[in-house]
Amino acid sequence: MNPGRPRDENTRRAILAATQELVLEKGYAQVTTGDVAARAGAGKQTIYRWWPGKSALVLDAFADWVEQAPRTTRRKPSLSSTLVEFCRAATHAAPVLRALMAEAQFDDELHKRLLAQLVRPRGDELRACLVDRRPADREVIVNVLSGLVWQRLMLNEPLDGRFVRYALRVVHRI
Amino acid sequence: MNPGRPRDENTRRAILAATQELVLEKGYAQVTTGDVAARAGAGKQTIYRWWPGKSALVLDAFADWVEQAPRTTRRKPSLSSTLVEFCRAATHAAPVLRALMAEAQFDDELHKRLLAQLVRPRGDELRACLVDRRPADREVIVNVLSGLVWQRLMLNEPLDGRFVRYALRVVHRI
DNA sequence: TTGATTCCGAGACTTCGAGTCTCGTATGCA
DNA sequence: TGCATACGAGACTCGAAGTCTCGGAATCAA
Repeated sequence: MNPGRPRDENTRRAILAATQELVLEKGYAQVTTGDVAARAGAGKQTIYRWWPGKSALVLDAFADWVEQAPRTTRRKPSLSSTLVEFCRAATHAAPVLRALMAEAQFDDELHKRLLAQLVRPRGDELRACLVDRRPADREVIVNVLSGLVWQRLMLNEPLDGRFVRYALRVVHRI
Repeated sequence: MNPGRPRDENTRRAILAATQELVLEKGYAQVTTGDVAARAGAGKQTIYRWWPGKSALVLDAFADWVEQAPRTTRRKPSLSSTLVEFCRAATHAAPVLRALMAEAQFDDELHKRLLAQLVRPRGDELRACLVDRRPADREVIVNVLSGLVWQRLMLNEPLDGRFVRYALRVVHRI
């Protein structure tokens, strides 16, 4: 076993929870690592020992949150229902997603992790709904949908039922 | 006439030029207002007197630059050539566009101006290439193309000839 | 039990950039 | 000749990121 005191799992969870709470309460830009440490009853150093900075911390906090989100359990979920669930979750987390994508433009490491932990998995979910399409079409549709969604997010336009119907109509014509 | 010393037009241009140079040299995040003032031979206060902050300054500096970009002069430019020119310019300015869109996620005023000065005009250019399409289709195509382009930008993927061909193939099927 | 090692909370500290304030000076209008 | 406003310069405040240090706690190995 490694010598020394092991990492405190409760503290880790407390920090991630505090991060989630504060970001949802005040918005990404208004949260400082000092705030998080205070809310979590932890020291700032404990945060910087395990995360390279605020952006990585927030990504972890919400990647965690996305993992715990309810999943469709069906073998082959419909594109429609997946897109609805997709937009519902994205709407709820929109400010966080926008902030993370924005930060990622200045931070290569975050950019990589954002792709691997959020962008790609969601693309895979969509892809799984398109097994009856030609493989080339699948990629086109995933690209177009993902482009539409991120554009709506960054332009701060609603990802509501109207958008879902619109997006499905577009897909139907590809 | 308004009383008092008038605004110095040379200083204004020097500040915008210095901003362009520095942002292209060092990247958005590495440029400070102090740098710009020093390069322009101006005082920081002169910057803050005329611009609300760094992001607005950079947008002005490059909106200006975009205005001066070569324009297609044909009455009805082809979608293909417009998209090529579009991607060429976007590739050149990609780091700036990414940074501005990122900043806009934290700054409502910048967000509005970015839409009005960069996003919408480019959408209008595309729309002008689609006069022979049904109006509803026009909007769909503009949305899809714009979504694809911004997604490529934010995901730091190339806007090269391969992308243009891909995008045109998508449009062709709508 | 003891010592080595690593973690912990706490808080002082450094660094850096945004934005403000002030001063002496310059430029235009009436 | 005033008045109003702009200018360059630079000191200044403010806030957040990240570092450093300390006394204390948890774990392992001898």
